[in-house]
Order: sequence, then structure tokens, then C-alpha cells
Amino acid sequence: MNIGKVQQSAVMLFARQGFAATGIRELGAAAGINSATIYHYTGSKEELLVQVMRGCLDAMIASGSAALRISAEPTVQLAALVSAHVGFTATNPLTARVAEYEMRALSPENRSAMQKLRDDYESLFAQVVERGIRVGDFSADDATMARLALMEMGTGVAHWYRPDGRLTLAEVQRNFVAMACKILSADSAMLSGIDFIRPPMHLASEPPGAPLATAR
Amino acid sequence: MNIGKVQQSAVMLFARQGFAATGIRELGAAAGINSATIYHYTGSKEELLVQVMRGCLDAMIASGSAALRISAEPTVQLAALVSAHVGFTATNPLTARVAEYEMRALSPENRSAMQKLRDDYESLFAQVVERGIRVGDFSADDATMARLALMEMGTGVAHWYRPDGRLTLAEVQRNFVAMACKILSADSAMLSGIDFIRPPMHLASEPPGAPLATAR
Amino acid sequence: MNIGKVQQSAVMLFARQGFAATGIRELGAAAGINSATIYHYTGSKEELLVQVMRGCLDAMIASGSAALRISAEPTVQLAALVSAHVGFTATNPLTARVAEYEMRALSPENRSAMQKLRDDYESLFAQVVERGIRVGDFSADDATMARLALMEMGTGVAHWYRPDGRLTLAEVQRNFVAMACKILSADSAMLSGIDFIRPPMHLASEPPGAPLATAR
Amino acid sequence: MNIGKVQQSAVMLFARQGFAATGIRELGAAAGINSATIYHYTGSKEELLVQVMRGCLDAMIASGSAALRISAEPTVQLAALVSAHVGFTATNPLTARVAEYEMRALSPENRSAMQKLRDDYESLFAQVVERGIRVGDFSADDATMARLALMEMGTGVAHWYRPDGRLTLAEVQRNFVAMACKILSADSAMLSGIDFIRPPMHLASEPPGAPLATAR
DNA sequence: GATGAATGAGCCTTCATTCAT
DNA sequence: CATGAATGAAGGCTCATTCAT
Repeated sequence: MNIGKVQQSAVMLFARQGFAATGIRELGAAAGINSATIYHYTGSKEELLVQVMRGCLDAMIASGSAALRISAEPTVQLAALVSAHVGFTATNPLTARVAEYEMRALSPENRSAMQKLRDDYESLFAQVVERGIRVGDFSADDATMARLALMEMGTGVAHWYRPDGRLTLAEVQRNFVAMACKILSADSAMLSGIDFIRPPMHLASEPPGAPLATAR
Repeated sequence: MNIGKVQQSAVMLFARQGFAATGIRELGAAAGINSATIYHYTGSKEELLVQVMRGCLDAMIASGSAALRISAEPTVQLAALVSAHVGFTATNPLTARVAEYEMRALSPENRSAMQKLRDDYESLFAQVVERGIRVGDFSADDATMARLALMEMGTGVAHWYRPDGRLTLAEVQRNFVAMACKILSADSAMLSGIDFIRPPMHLASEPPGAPLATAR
Repeated sequence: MNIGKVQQSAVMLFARQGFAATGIRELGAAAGINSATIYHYTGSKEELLVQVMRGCLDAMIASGSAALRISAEPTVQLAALVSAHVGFTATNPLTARVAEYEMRALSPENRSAMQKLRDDYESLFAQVVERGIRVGDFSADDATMARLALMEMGTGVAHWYRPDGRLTLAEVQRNFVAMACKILSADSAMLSGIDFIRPPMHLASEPPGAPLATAR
Repeated sequence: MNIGKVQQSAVMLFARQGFAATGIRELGAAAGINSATIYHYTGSKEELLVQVMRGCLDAMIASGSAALRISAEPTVQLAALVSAHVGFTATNPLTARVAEYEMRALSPENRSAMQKLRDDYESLFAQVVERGIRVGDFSADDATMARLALMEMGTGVAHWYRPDGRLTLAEVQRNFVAMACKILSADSAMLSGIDFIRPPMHLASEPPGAPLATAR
């Protein structure tokens, strides 16, 4: 028994029912241990959630930052960032969902700490979009709205993507990159021959097996 | 005192903290009545949620269906549908959020009933996109993904739109129509001179005052 | 059902087993109500204890202050104070015991508030003893020790006095007054013909029926 | 590490917070060992308390019995017994307090065993008082009450005596002897020239350092 | 001798709901 | 219409204790 198993059980239940609707006894049962034993691995139910969220957000920031380092070209950076975002979300759909939905379940202190991480991540998108517009590679009626639409779109992948679905992950990633280029009127020809896709990382907190949704 | 006030209080708290984390006493306090009195307006906490969700989904279906009746032209239908979606979501952000997030809080019977309504609403988008592709007005690598991205994008408006923000609702709607046209490679010139925006309806369950987010 | 019954049950159990060893379910059972109902009468287990203690200490201070007002003569004041102390303790043995023993069970804020009340009460004894020594009516090797011994002695009554015991309350009170005079070398002849005994007050929190001890 | 350290930690915490409010983990932390290790030194939390109490009561009985053997004179016996009692209580205040307060925490079997020891100890006082009255050396309105007052008074020393306080232990002891003589109208002149004070024993369970109270 | 992991029972408290008033 | 009182069930968490290492 280790903390990974507990985290996986927690993520599965939190994603399915929500943090508030999931009991400690339920968590224990899902992890195959007594509910009291959970307190050997974590100080409280909330701390368990914080650990999961921090792991997720740290990984997202790391993966997004790495994407920006692939090239100095805004269009390539956009493609790499969108690919990384979609790849991460599709690979860790439940953890990503928990990290997005359950911010509100946190105490004020924890919430502001986690919100800071999320803001850091979102600013990666803002940087790329703004610079692309500034140097004339992108164009958009409203940069902020375009960025928000972009992220929301990619995050939505967690709701429906399945490894055994109709499309491979790489296909989905390329598709989203294409849509992102369209939204920002970027020249997708600049991407030909460039390998901007990095293998997404798998979080320890992501439970194995089928995600929430039915295949599409 | 009427049921509208109770619903508004419920939506405000459910949107902020989630259904499971909101107590009956808390609902009563927010509505200015004793918690026991809530049971004069509804049979149970879950039924209160169902009433709110049904009101929201019914209105979305009505507004989306009306949008499709504006024209037979796929591009105009798309614009009208996206406008209606964005308009509704921006006008009733908290109710829309509750209707989206709290499906999981329902008992199986209620959940399937509500899910059916949501599926009906989503099929409006599917119809338009598919017909537009079939007749050659739209093009997309993957119709399903394009549709999902479209909806997710529009739903995201609930997270950040504010009436007192930088952009008017009409501006936001036109912006999203433009992005939708880009994603589907639709000819937005076909929309010139056509008034596809209908005034969005305000739900009784939507609490007055500021939404969740800070202005963008 | 009223709060008096709950307080009586609490005092009975706290006196017998201690605050920490008494459960909320036990309290409810002793009061004949569901344990959850206790929270209609008080905010927490500790608050219940605080209410009991405050009621006791307030009454002790009132009774002690009244005793000092009977006369300006130190010896009469001493007799009245000792009588009041013994009378109160014998009449409310369980409540008095709880107020004495369970100070340590309180949170720091509540403890300091209660300790202040107790200090106020003890200072009544200190005043009398000091003034009696100053004007030459009393003599003692050490005033502080004499006062402490005096109080401890009287408080001990709670451990063994029983209404159905060998001695009446008035007899016990006179006996303790005699011992107090001896300790302080006061002239008990000064008390002849003076009625320094006031009827002790019965606290609402004191449970009816037999006290803790066996008769002596 | 030895059982003495464990007992000292236990006495310190039991005296400060009570037996029921002290956890095994807390005991371990105070003794500098893992909570499970405590079970190498004792069979259970209650047994730990019993060991402490038995050690205390045995020592009190031994010290009281030795005092009675100093002389056949009731007044000298009284002085020796009171001195021993005060000396023991002042030297082992925390252990004495635990032995007095926590009788109620014991299971019925252990409680009756410990109560028997305490009764044995109290009977030492009863013997002396009764014989002194019988032979005419003492006089009291009520022998039982005088004895109880005597003991309670002496026990109270644990609440306030401090080695670094205003008075030396010998002074306190002489003071209490004087008060005892007054209460029983004994002729303290009979004590002149007689050394009735024996050095008090220090229990292994008594934690070093400052006692509970502030100096007086 | 010492400990980290583990657990069933129990802790205090809050829950959604009912009902007499 | 409205509420205060009441409750069984469940909430998160801590308890004393055991045991393999």
C-alpha cells in the first residue's frame, strides 16, 4: 500500500462525485484500506486534494514551459503549447478535471496557493498569444477572448477523450492545433516538418482504466 | 417570499460551493427564511436542484431551437445558435454553471432525465454542423471534435463574462460567431446584413448582482 | 425538555467521570434526548461546561459578597463567608466540584475567563483575612497559608457532605466556622447572638438526588 | 530509556490535563519515544496509571506508618503524621494530585483496589485523632469532620507549594502542624524539643521541574 | 527494545428531513 | 405560511491497541 493508490482512488471518486460528496470511508474502501489508515498518508481530506492538485498543476506548468522552449517562433510555440495541453489533459483526464473543478472546495489559504499555480499556467498561453499578435504572426479581434476560448476548448478534451476512441491522441492534438491556428489566423504551413509534439507525462495520481466519458 | 428567491439563493450557493457542500440551513439563511420553510417550496434539496436545472435546460433548448428557425442557411443557423448559446450563458452564468457541473449530484433517475435534455440541446449543434458540412458550407477535419470545441468554448463564457466588463455582450457574441466560422471555415460574409442575434432570456433562478469571476 | 435538565445531566456525569471521559451520546441518554438535540441548547460540549461553571462561580461570588455585607466586623465576616462557602458547597456539591476540577478542560480563552471569576471569589477570603490580621482580630503565622487552608477545608465538604448524613447543614457550617476561628485565633465569642448564616442558593445545574459520596 | 521516564511523562500530563484527555501518542511524545513502545513498559494506559497510583499510595502509607512509630504520644503522632503528609504532598505534588483526582478513571476492579489503599492511609489519621480524643489530649466538636478538614487542608498543599516559593518546606510543615493543633485543641508545647519531621521521599514517578501552580 | 503501519470503535458535530405548533 | 424542536444517519477525524519488521 502506498500513497499513489490512495491518490488514484481519491481522484477517481473526486472526479466522479466531487470532493464534498466523497466520504473518507468511501476513499478507504476504494483504496482497499481502513478509513483511519488514510490519515497515515495525509493529514486531512483537504490535504489529500491539495497534494493531487499541486502535483497536477506543477506538471502542467512544467510541460507548458518545456513546450515554449522548443522554438522561438510564436506559431510553433502555440502548436507545442496546445499539443502539450491537449496531451496532458487527455492523458490525465480525471486528475485534470479534479484540479479544475475542486478549487472551490479548498480553504482560502490553499485556494489562493493553487490559484496562483493555475494563473502561472494560464499566463503561458497569454504570453504566446500576445507576442504572436505583436510580431504580426497572429491576429484576433480580442486577444484575451481568443486565449480563453483556446484553453477552454483544450480543457474540454478531458470530458470526452478516450484512449480506445475513434481518434489517436496524436490526431486529436493535430486537430486542436489546426483549430487554434484558425482562431488566431496563424499560418499552419510554418509547422510542416517540425515535430512540436512531446510525449505527455502520466501522473501518479491518475487512476488507470477507463475515464469518465463514453467514447466519441 | 416566493420560490424565485429560494431558487436564486440556491443557484448562488450551488455555483459557488457546489451542491454537496451547501446545506439546507445555509440555503434558508441566504433566502432569509427558516430552513424548514424551504420544504414548503420544494420536496427535497435534490428536487430544488432538479427544478433549477430543468428550467435552465428547457430555456436553452427553446432558445437554440428558435435560433435554428431564423434561417435555413447553415451559416446563419450557426451564427444564431452560437449567439444564443453565448447570450444565454452570459446572461445566466450561475444557473448555467450549476446545470453543467451538478449533473453528477443527481440520483440516477433524475440524472438520466436531465442528461436527456442536455443531449437534446447538444444535438442542435450537431445538426447544424453536420448539415453545413454535407452541403459544403462548412469544412472540418473532424465534425464531432469541432462541435465539442465550439460548445466548450461558448460555455466557458460563464467563467469570465461580466456585464460591467470590457466588452458588451453583443461584442462578445459577434466575436464568438467569428471564431466559430473560422473553426468551421464558414464564409462569414454570408452573415452581413443579417440580424441573427435575439435578446437572451433571463431565468428566474439567476441571482442578480455580480457573477463569480473577476472582469476580463 | 429544557436546558436545566441538560445541565443537570451534564453536571452529574462530569462530576462522576470527568468532562473528557463523558461523551455527547452519554449526555443525551442521561437527559433523555437524542445527542444531536443537545446542540439546540448549547453550541458545543465545552460551551455547556462553561455555562455550568459560569453559573456556579457567579453564584459563589454573589453569595460571598453578600456575606461580607452582613457586618463590618472581621470575625463576623469570616463566619459569614465560611458559612456561605460551606453552605453553597454542600448544597451544590456536584456543580461546585465540576467548577473546581474541570478548569483544565477548557480552551485557553475560556479558562482565563473562568479563572478570573475564581480569583475574584478567592480574593473575598483574602480581604477578610488580611483586614482581620491588620486590625488585630486575627493572628496567623502566615496569612496566605491560613486562607488557602481555610478554603481547601471548606471545599472538601463537597466530597463527603450528604443532606441525609449524620449532621445537619447548619451543624456543619457552625463546625467549620469554629475551626476557622481556631486557625485564625479569632474570638468566637464575638459571634454569639449574631445570625451570620444565610440560606444557601440552589443552582439550576445541580442535579437532584444523592451526591457522589457515601454518608459520613 | 526506562519506565521512570515514562511514568514521569504520564504524571505530568495526567496532572495537567487529566487521564482521559491524555492520549497515548502524547505520552510517547513527552517521553521521547514512539507511542507503541509504551506497551513495552506497561500493558495499557490504565495499567500505567495504576502503577503510578500504587507507587504513590504505598509510599504514603509507609511514610504515615513510620510517622506513627516515632512516639506513642498522640500529639507527637499528629505532628509527625501531618508533617509527613505535607512533606510528601509538597515533594510529589503531581503524583499526589494524580492519585487523588484520577481514581474515577479506573475500572471498577482497579478502583476498589486503589480505594482500599487510600482508605488504609486515611485510617492512620482517624486512629490518631480518635485516640487523642479518647485519652483527652485532643478535643473537637466532631472528630470525623476535624480529620477530614485536616487531610483536605494538607492535600491542598499540592495546589500551591513550590520549592522556590516564599517559605521553606520545613516552615510550611511547622505551620500546618500548628494549624492542626489548633483545630484539635492540642497542646503544641508538648512538641518542643522533639524532632518529628522526617525527610520526605521522592517518588520515581514525580517529574522534575516546576509544579503546576505559580508561587505564593 | 523499538517502530511504522494498520484497524475497529468511538469521538464531537452537522446533515437533511419531519412535525407539532 | 412559517418555525423551533427533534432525530437517525452520517460526516471527518482520533482513539488505544496490535503486530510484522
